[in-house]
Amino acid sequence: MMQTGFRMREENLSRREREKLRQRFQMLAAAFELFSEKGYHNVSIQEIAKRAEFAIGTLYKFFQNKEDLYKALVLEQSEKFHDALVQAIEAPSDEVEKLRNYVRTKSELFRGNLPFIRLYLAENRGVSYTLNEGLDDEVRKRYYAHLEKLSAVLESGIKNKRFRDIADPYGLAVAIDSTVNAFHLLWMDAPEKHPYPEDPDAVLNIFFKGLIAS
Amino acid sequence: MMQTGFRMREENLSRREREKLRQRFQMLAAAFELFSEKGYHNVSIQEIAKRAEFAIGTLYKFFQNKEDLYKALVLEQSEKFHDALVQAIEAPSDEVEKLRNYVRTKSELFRGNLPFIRLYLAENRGVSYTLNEGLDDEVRKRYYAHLEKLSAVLESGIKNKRFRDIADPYGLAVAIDSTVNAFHLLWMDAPEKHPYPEDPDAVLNIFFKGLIAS
Amino acid sequence: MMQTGFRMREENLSRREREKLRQRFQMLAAAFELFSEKGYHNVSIQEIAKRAEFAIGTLYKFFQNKEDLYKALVLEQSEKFHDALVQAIEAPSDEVEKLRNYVRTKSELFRGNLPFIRLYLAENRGVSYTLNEGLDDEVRKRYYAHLEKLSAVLESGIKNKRFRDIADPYGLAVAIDSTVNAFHLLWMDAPEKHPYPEDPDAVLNIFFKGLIAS
Amino acid sequence: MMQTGFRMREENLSRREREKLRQRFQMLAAAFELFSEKGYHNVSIQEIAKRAEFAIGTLYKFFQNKEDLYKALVLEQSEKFHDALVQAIEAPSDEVEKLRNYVRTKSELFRGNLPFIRLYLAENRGVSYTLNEGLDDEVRKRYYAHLEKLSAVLESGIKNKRFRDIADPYGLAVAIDSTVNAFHLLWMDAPEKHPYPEDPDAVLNIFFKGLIAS
DNA sequence: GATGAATGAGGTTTCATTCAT
DNA sequence: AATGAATGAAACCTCATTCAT
Repeated sequence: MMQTGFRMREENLSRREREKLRQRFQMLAAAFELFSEKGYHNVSIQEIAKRAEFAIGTLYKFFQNKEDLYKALVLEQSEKFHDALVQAIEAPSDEVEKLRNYVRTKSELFRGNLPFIRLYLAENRGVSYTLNEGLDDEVRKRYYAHLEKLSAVLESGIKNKRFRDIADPYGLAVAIDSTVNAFHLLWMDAPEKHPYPEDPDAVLNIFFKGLIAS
Repeated sequence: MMQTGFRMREENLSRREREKLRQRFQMLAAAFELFSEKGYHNVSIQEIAKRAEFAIGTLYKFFQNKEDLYKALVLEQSEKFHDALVQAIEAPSDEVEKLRNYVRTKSELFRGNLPFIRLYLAENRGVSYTLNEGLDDEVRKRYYAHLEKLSAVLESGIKNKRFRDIADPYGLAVAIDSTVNAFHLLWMDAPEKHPYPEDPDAVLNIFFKGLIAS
Repeated sequence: MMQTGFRMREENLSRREREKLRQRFQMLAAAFELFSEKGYHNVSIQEIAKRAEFAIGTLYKFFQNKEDLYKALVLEQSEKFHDALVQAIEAPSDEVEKLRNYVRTKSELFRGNLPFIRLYLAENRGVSYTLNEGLDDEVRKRYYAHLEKLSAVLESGIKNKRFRDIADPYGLAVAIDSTVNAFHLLWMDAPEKHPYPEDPDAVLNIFFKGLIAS
Repeated sequence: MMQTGFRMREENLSRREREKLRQRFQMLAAAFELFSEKGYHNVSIQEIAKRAEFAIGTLYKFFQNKEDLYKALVLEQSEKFHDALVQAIEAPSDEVEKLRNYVRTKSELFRGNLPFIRLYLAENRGVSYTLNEGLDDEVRKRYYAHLEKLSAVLESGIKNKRFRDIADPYGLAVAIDSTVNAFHLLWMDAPEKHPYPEDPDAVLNIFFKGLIAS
């Protein structure tokens, strides 16, 4: 079974609860594999149940319907990502190091969760189509939270005179984040053409020096 | 009927061929409207045929199947975008102006084709799912072409001493392009929070001044 | 195929329309047979389609869903009954003869449509359960219409001095109608115990002479 | 919890047996509520178990299956009705009073058990469908018993010269009974149109005076 | 004895595609 | 060439019933 990256926290639970959690995990993992392979709309509940080795009805005990299952899947992964990124920003004390750590962590998340990234991009970038109704709310909230945090790092750096007095720290945060993403997507699409953006400075240097010759 | 932005080039064609082209256009336009409203998977061929005012069978004379129709649709729009962006880069002579014009044009394309952008993002960001099998090839090729062109502009600017001697012009091109996209996506998602990024300099300034205080 | 009693009026229709009507008829007849045999809830659409020798999808072209099919079926039969009963009341000029004719016609309808009677009683006497939401409205309207007509016959008879001056003609109408029904239901349930109530006077005599010895 | 009207006779039973009876009662009451609210086919065993606050398995200890539960329910109610009606007929000594009391009791039963009446009519009028296979036998037997009792009252009245010498006392019994039912059904269907048939004489008077002017 | 998690057959309905007209 | 009626596989989901604990 492929690396799915789902976490199970099993501490302090009764045997029954642990069992439930393990089942839920099996289902999410099976669904994730299939969705990753074929995309949400090309996977049937039957298939998921069979791969997870549960009866259909059991699956429906855990998730109201296919969409619910999908949302749970994305939400749990997205939470994992979120936590890692928040942690990455907050751990170091130095602003430059915070940025570097953010980029480095994002890089690791990309590399370590390729199937999920593909799945998420495949099904979710859209706004307001059936599937994303309530899902995006949560994911977007987290995205905005990252941007705010990044932005705050920049502002703090400006105040500390670590950074030049830039006009629009939020805009720069957006730029840095989207650039990291873009680098990784290029790598994903055509790894032979675009090297894996391993070194966080490879991205950050773009922003460290201004473009215009003065 | 909503503005769909499909073009018809009818020069040098027989009456019969022109008629065919017009029919094809009707079908694409109808499909586009419906896909935009509801997403690919929530639109039936029946619906498209009815909206286009053709018989289902006629539709199948023009497109092998639903997927084919969708791909044709995206491809034609993408070609329109591509042409506009290439033109935007090539028209001005000055490198800074080329960048500005690229950003400005992309902005106009976003604003003027919101339904399509949403549709495209909703259905296509994914790699290698059924729907995108052959589609992405073409779209990606065009994306890479833009990046190359942008990159060439930067290199030329460096040679002309208009720009500082940056290490990775291709990377900067990626950064600029993805940042423009990110700004527009934020605006699309939450226009009340993120103002429409009208002024091309708003984006470019981020790259015009380096971050680190020296 | 059992006698279903569905009517087709095919005059003045194009070949296509006649064909459609015949198909619809086939479907209703098949559904009717099955519903009669097993009751609404024990018949699947698959079964109906197979018995009618159509594809499921074709069936859904004619009826929105199973319930719709059922309602159409009941409504068409009920209309047939209604027309016959109205005609029965209105044809004779004499009031006593009107009553006799009503009873006689109801008797014929019962005898000639036993499967439908059973089906209708099985599925429809209830008030406001899913199935009857809009159906009862129409059927009840017709039932009330009969009662009114019967009642009017009684009033007219009173005015003509054909009948004694009874206090509550509407109540008597209800009594006569429900008694006819009850006689037939008893016969249906246990024909060996309750003879077929052929002679209209057998019912009417009950009401022709008062009970109390004066 | 709504008034369900289930009775428990607990005399002369061991503690264990009394407990069992109470459990059975709980289950029937819960099932009755739900069936009344939504109809047999729209209620699941799961729902009943939850409402009754028993495990599904426990429920299956008491009733072989869903149908069995339903039949028990109807049978017990029907028995209650039967007993009340028999008692109503037998209590008074005078024949007219017996009739009056019968009508009055039936009226009370209708009014006091509307949900059940609806449920019964909704699911049971049909003959010989799965649901009623063995059920109707019992219910019908009781119905016939009432008719016989009513009929006997009429015959006795004739012998006593309380009633005119009518030809078909059994038919009259059927007529009276079905008319009482019809009055109540009309009231149930459209109370604003048909007043509650409270006064037993309102029904009986119809039969007390003959229709034809002599 | 009581439990309720697990089952999976079977329900209704949709819709891409075909092909006779 | 154009049509659109007909198809039926396959989708999602429910729920009566079983049986290991």
